[in-house]
Amino acid sequence: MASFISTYENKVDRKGRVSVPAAYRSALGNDTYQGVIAYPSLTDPAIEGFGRGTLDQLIQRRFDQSLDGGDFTQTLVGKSEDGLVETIMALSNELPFDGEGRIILPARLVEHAGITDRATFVGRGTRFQIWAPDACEKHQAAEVAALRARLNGGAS
Amino acid sequence: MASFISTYENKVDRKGRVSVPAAYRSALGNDTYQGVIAYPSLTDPAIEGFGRGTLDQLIQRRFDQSLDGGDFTQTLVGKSEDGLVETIMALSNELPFDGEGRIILPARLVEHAGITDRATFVGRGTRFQIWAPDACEKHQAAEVAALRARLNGGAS
DNA sequence: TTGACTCCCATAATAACCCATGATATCCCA
DNA sequence: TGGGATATCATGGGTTATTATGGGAGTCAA
Repeated sequence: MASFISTYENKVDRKGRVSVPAAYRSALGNDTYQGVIAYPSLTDPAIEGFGRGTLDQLIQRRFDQSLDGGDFTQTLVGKSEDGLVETIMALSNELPFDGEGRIILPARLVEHAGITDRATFVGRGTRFQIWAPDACEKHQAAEVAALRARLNGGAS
Repeated sequence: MASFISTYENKVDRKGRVSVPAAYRSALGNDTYQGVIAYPSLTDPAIEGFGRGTLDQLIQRRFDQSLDGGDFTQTLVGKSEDGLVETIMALSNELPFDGEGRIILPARLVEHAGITDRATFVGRGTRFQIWAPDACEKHQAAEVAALRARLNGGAS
């Protein structure tokens, strides 16, 4: 199972290319296809990304229908919804690596995330996100503050 | 399961490397991956650390959704919370050992803990912490004093 | 041609790898 | 039980490999 952790901020050059962090690339190493799958997050101003292998699992699970797809839905947006998988398929892009491990972010995704000349890769375990750096920092700070408050106030 | 005990103070060299105590390394010996996972503590000015195996279990558990992740949340912060895992993923770093069992502490973690040229490793059972030596001493003294007060005032 | 994209090469910074050293701690054998 | 021989450990530094990044040349289609 590919696992994405840590946070990296990389530059988007004038051709629209961004280096995918080496750690993420090696996490994808098992997949035959060299590249990533990306679609606009339904809950955040960010791009969601994962490996081809995960997508295949998702499609297969959906096709089977014999098992409840709840855990995969969970993997994608953290919520369980109907019709979600089809929508994701429609919104998804296949982004191949160039020789140096870079991808080109499609205009639609860039706009959705508000990315200009820098992009922040955020590991989420089984998948990762790509944010505009300033938006990412704010969001992460809020997340941490919420957790900290709960940890301090919760159980005492 | 790896178990970390005792306290060690090691030097941070000019390249930012620190030796992970040999006792901790052998505690991690079971894991195929030679290195540690680290993230900034949400409650202390310190770095939290544990083995790759623990992280994989965490990711797998979350992906499965089959069991309540309470005990793993417990592993990470000592309390149970939701939404915690994804945030931890973003904050975590994979720190591989060099040939001599050292790791490089990322700037973000060093700053959070206020570490300069020395680092104190503190065993916490299933995980460990890395502190700036002076901050660690104060914190530990306070911890001991609080416990002592509670034990004296409470039962006797 | 023009524009968008792929492939290839260059480079500076960084991290990984390799070997060396002094200080402890451990072992072994009389 | 002593005490020298031997491992292990923390630490330092030099060399090589990898990474992120930049740009040019070739390709394909409109």
